[in-house]
Amino acid sequence: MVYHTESAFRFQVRMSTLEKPLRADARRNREKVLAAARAVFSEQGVDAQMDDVAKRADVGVGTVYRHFPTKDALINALTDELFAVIAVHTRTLLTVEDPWEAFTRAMWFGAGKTAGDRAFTEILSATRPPRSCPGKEDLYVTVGVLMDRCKAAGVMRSDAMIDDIPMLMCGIGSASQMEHPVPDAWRRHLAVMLDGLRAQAASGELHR
Amino acid sequence: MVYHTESAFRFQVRMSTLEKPLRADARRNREKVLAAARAVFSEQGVDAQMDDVAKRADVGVGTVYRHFPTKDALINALTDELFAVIAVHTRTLLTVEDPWEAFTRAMWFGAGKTAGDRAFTEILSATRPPRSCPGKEDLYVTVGVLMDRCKAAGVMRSDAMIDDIPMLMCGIGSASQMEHPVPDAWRRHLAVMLDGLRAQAASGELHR
Amino acid sequence: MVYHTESAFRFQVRMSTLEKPLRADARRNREKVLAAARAVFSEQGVDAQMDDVAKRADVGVGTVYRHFPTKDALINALTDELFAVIAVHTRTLLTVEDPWEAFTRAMWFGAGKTAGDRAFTEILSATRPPRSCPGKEDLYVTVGVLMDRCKAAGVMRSDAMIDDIPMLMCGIGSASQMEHPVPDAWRRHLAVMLDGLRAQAASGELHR
Amino acid sequence: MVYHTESAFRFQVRMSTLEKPLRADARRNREKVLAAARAVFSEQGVDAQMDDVAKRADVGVGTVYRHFPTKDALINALTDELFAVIAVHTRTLLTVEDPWEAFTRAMWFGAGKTAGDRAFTEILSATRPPRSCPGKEDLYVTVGVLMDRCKAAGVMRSDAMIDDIPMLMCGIGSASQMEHPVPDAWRRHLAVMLDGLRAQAASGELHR
DNA sequence: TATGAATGAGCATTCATTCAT
DNA sequence: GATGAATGAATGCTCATTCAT
Repeated sequence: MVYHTESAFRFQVRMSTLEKPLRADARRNREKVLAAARAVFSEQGVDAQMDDVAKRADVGVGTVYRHFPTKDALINALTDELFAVIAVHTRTLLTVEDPWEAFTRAMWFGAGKTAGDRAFTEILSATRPPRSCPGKEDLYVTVGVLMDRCKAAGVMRSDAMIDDIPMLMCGIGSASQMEHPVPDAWRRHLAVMLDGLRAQAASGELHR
Repeated sequence: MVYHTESAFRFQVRMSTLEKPLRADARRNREKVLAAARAVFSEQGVDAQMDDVAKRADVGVGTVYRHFPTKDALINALTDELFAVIAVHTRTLLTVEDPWEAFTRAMWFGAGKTAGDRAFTEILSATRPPRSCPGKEDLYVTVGVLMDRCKAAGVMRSDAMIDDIPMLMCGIGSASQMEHPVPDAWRRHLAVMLDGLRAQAASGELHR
Repeated sequence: MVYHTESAFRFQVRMSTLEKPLRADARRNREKVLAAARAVFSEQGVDAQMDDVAKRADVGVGTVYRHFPTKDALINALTDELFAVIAVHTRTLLTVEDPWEAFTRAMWFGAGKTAGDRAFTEILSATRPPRSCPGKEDLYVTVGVLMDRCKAAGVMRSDAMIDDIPMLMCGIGSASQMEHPVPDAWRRHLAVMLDGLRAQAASGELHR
Repeated sequence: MVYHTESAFRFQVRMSTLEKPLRADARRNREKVLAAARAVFSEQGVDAQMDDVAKRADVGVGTVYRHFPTKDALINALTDELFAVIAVHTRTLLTVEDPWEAFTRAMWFGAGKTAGDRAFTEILSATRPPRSCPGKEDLYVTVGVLMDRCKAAGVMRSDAMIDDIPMLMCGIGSASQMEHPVPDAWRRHLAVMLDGLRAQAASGELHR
């Protein structure tokens, strides 16, 4: 079973990217580049330099460009990947019984990935025209379901919208860059927000 | 008397800035530059160009640099000024009887100033080393008082910290850049947060 | 009269470019840049580097870019200018009585300007999409007239076309780059071609 | 016989290049590369990329470099080969009785090979230092003979020089890149030039 | 003093060539 | 031998800052 599943997964990956499998060394380098880019861009934001990515990956710039034709393409790859990771995890939460627990676990996971990632946060806040990607689409659908369940169970304020979620996440991402006496203070931020989303917290209708 | 008042004012200015009084046209130019910079940086963020500021102010770049020796100095001036404006307004709220109303009015005012100001938001999120300024210091003190009153009255969760406030503000600023079907969606963001800060909303202790 | 004409000319120039007159130093630099670019591109062709142009002009690259927003714009300016110079001179030849003399003098002037200008020659040979410019349009019209007169007088082969002229010029330009024991060998090239264009030289119809 | 001929050919090749005979597949690859290079460089000029050559040849770049150590070496090989082809054909024209016919047939053949070959034309025009090669040497000798015969027969202007011929060819090559309403307009160009080279066309002495 | 032209370090990207697989 | 991934110097262009007019 494991074999079959793995095989199916790799088949999907191959199919979905329509690329021939990379040589072993090339794949290794691609991963090195992605890892370096993840580190560099999440630390320094989208203004980080390609040369720094290359240096961090311990490859020449040319190698970075072989795998990602432009800086934008590289950043998009990182973004799409992060959305995919979050989407996949979130989807597993559909099996959690308690709606509020499922929702909050989704938020904690997403916020954990967002906090501290400057580039991702900058991209979220839409300085650049918003891009779609499979992970993002999927994530929105899943989060929509989780929210609907919460509302149906009467544990989430009914005027909360799906669009509020990325907005709150973006806020957490940015805020996580700030100095704060408590380490990982974004946890406080998220906790306050989740409490504010509970049905019983609502002190009035949200602005429309 | 007018003379006396003016004199006092100018004395203050002199003292606080340690600069000799500017010629009338120079002061006018300084204001033009500041207004232009406010517009340009709040729209385009800190990456906006000095040339654009000059163009918007309808002066040469040289004039911008005469009043503000570096781009950073100009941005700092804008930031300090905005902190001062918020601080002054917040201070007036000390006279509001109801602690929660005073606090929330402070937040609405601050968020209104922050939302839509890309540069201010970017600076809040501490891309650059945090700077102190009189307005900021004052604001923190005042907000601290407002929060203490709320906690004393039992209307604010007791584990909220003063440092949480700029963090939450920063989040609102960033999030306000995002696309959202509801215009001025930052109002929703703030409302959720304020609800989450109420004493009765607390579902547990905030992370320390 | 001279004064009036000059004035009219400068008015036209101002009007046609819709630019405010440059500061004296800026105009000087613009000329320095153009002269340097002329030298560099005519020697090294369109692949010459902007840095070399700047160095030759003894200015920073930024100055080059202030006057010409892209390398292409600079090359186009040089090209347009050269076409204009040739067009203006050619137009004066309309007053020459003898049609063949008028035509050949036009060709000698054009070839003289083309020979040795690598960039102009490269551009003529249409590596890049052909561009129109006032001088070029005007030149084609004038040369058309000169050719028609020659044909009417029976001194030029009647199957010669206006389009043959830039082609022949392009050939002379390229060939002028070659080594040849005779200096300025392009004069030989042109002489042969002009002889070949005479009516009595035609040994048959040109390919269509 | 076939065998013998082949053997002789390979012997010659061996001797002239001082290389050991290539394995069959290696020779096949060498031909594929040459053919691809011919196509790519004649279409795009010497600025074409080695990767494009490899792609066209359906081999890796490494293979291109195995057969030709540098881009220059590859281009030189193409050039030498083309000179050889033209030289061989031209030599056959020594048997043509009529001197003018022999000469013009040589020119039509050479021009046909040159026109449309961007790289060859660019090389002719001596952007790069001129190189000698057996074909070129041989060609010059043969063309010299053809010209002398023409002059002796009084059908070619006596001031024409051997060096004029590559110059004229280069011109035709460059001009053949231009847009022209008549397809293959280089034929017009060559016809004019040949007419201009006839003895009776000469209107004066060529520049020395 | 105001102006805006000049400066040049900095950055994304390309491509001939090398070399590990 | 073949492959194509890796390299990194080179190049067009930007923009904060300076300085001549």
